[in-house]
Amino acid sequence: MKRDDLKDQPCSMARTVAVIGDRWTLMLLRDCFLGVRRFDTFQERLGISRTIIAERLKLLVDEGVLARVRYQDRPPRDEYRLTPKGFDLYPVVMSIVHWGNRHYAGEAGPPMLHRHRTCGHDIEPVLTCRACGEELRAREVEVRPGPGIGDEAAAAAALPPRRGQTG
Amino acid sequence: MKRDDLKDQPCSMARTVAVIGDRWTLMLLRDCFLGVRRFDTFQERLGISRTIIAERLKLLVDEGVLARVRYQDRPPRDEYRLTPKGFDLYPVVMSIVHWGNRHYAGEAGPPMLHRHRTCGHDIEPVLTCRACGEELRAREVEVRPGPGIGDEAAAAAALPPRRGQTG
DNA sequence: TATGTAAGTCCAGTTTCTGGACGAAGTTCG
DNA sequence: CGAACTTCGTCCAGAAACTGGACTTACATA
Repeated sequence: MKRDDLKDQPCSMARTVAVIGDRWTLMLLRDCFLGVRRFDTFQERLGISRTIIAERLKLLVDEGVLARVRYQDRPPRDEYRLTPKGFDLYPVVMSIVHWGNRHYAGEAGPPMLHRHRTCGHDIEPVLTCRACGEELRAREVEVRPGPGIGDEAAAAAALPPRRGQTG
Repeated sequence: MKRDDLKDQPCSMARTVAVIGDRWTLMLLRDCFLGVRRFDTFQERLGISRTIIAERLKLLVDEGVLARVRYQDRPPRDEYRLTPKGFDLYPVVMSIVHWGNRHYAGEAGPPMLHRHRTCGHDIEPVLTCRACGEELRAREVEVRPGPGIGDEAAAAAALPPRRGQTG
C-alpha cells in the first residue's frame, strides 16, 4: 500500500485520510477554523517549510476543502477559505481538540477554551446519533458492508474475521 | 517545526496530532475499532511494511492508546487492545468516516453502513454541546486562551490577528 | 526432522520532508 | 527613476521516513 492507494480503497476512513491524514494538513485546518487565510500567516504560525504549506494548500484546494479567493487585484492576492465541504470537517477538528484537552492538558488546564455562544457554557462536545439523540458508543454501533463496497470479495475483506465495532 | 515539536505546543490539536496525526496510525485505529487485535492482521489488512506497523503500535502503546495484553503463554503471544483513552478516540474516527461517507461515497452509496443498535437507525453522527444538546457549529463557538496556555506571549500568539472561530 | 505460525527486527534503496535561497509581480518611498 | 518592501510562491541539496523482502525467535504440529 502506498500513500495514493488510500484514495481508491472502499473505505471512507481511508479516502478521508488520503486527503487530511497528515500532520501539517491537520494543523493547517486548525488554523483555517481559527480564521487564518493567508499563505504567510499559515507559514509563520506553523513554522514549517513553505514547500509543504504550498503543497498541502494545493491539495486541499484540489479536493474542494479550501477555495482560493482573490481578495485584491493590484497586486493580485489570493486567500484560502473553507468551503462548505471544509466546514463539514469541524466535527473532526473539534473531536481531535477535545481528545487533546482531555488527555494532554497539564495541571493548569487546557491551553484554549471554547464557549458555546448560543448557550453560554464551556463546550464539551459529544458525538450523538441524529435519529435518537443519544451519545454514540463504539459498542452500540453495528458495522456491515454497504452498497458502495464493490464486489463480494471486497465485502468479505472489509471486516476482520469474527468481530466488529466500527469502520 | 519538526514532528516531535508538536507534542510540546500549547495546543490540544497539536498534541493530539503528534500522537495520531499520521496516515497509518489512523488506519490502525480504524482497524482497532473494527476489532482487529493482532500484528499480522493489521499488516495483512493495511498491506504496508511490518516496520511501520511495529513502530506505530509501539507509539500507541507508549501513549496509552493501546494496551499490549498477553493472550497465551506458550508460545508467548500478545495482542493490542484499545484502552479507555483509546476508546475516547471514537468520535474522531467516526467523524472522519462520516465525512468520507458524505463527500467520497460513489453513486452506489457508502462502502460501509453503521446502524445504531439502541435505536435501530442508520447512523448520522452529529457533534453536539453537552450543556444544551444543540449541534456545534464553528461560527457559534468562541475560542480564547485558557489556563494551560503558558505565558502571555503564548496567549498572544495562540490566536491569529482579528479573527477567531476554533482551535 | 521438516514445516508452520505469530510477532517482530534488519537492511538497502526510494520517496518525502526540510530549511534556506531565490523568483515574480506589483506597490511605495526617497 | 531606483531601491526596498509585500505576498505568494518555486527550487535545491541534505536529512529523515517509508518501502519490500529477507531474517530471527520461540514455540507447535506432523
